[in-house]
Amino acid sequence: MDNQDLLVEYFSQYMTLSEEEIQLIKKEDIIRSYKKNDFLLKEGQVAHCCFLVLKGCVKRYYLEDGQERIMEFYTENDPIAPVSYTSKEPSEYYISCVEPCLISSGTEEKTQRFLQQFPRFIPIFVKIGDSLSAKKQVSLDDYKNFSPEDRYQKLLDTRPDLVNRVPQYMIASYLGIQPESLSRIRKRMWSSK
Amino acid sequence: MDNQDLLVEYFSQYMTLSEEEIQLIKKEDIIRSYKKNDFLLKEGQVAHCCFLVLKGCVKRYYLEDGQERIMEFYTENDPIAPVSYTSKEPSEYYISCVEPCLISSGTEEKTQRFLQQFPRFIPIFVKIGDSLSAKKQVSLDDYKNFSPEDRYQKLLDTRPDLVNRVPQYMIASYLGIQPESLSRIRKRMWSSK
DNA sequence: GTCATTTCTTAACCGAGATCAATGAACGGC
DNA sequence: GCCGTTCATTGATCTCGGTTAAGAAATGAC
Repeated sequence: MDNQDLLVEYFSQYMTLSEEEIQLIKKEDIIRSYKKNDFLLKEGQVAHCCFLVLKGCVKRYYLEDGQERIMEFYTENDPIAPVSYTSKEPSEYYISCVEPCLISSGTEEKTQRFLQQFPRFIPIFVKIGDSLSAKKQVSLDDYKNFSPEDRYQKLLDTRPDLVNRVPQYMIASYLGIQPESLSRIRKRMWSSK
Repeated sequence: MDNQDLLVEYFSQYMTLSEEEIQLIKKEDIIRSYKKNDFLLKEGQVAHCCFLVLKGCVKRYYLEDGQERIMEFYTENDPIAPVSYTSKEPSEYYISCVEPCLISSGTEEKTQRFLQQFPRFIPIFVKIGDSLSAKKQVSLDDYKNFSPEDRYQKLLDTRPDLVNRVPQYMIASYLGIQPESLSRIRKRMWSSK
């Protein structure tokens, strides 16, 4: 399977594509492959792209006196619209690859041009926008009301894949605790099972 | 000073009003007075009003097995646009008065009518919208990175008025801790000063 | 004023996460 | 395969907030 097929697959989730459209998407050729630890965006930069993770895993984080504070993970078929992309302000956070990735990126102009040419795709892009706002990010209320152990259990329930592909210390950062604590939590949960 | 003057004062922050406009606002008569503990909105209701606190203090909270979890306080000149107002979904939280209040409320239709008649006020309403989105609400990042003590100190710095007019146990709820803990924190901060 | 209710403080105890330090396991480069 | 680095676990100790319970202080009704 060719990289471009992943993008075709992504669109096929939302609509049935004609052979012509498939060829069209393949021709667009807007997929790049990234190595582990490559950056999509750095602090201080203004994002000029939106992204779609086709394969791999990406983290969004910022630095607090040298320490990574992970805010979100993105995996297969997750769209990424950096705040900096809409605000045009320098980004406050980094976005980088946790694994080798295949990622499709789109500038505003390119997307506009594409949609004008092929309006049949507009509803999809609207849907993507919707799924972005109905994001899976932990809310402040959740964070206030649940203990780190609860939050880890929730993560196991809702995104079991993450725990198996992402280093534990990153999961800990995402949960807002120290790696040692996560290790103990896991031990505790295991022995009380 | 008459209640209606408060609304005139509010608009005067943003623009200079003609005598005619002042009379106009006074005539609108959309200010209600509320007693302590009166509700502006209850869980399950659909909000049909936006609010503007002219005097007093209002809290937004939800119940977690009978316990109040305060999410936000609104005081003089704070606009309140309940999520339920825009989404037209039943509200997930309560809004009620911590003190006796004077509050101006507006329905969508009334506001539209008013703005059509007096387009000079449109920029103000846009500004209010802006100030709503650039809200002072605690973010998840802040919550993750700061201890309850830090958060209390921050509150003292940014909204010293609140601490002096709102019962301590509500401040504690807002900070996400128990009243006893806040009491200890205050003691600790005092003795290390 | 008195009395009841609400609010705040204090104390004792507990448990969970932070921190520091050491060891073990897994991974990547060569 | 070997070696070094990265990552995960474990133990000891500490801090802080939660919990329970009691009492003090402030507030409000009458």
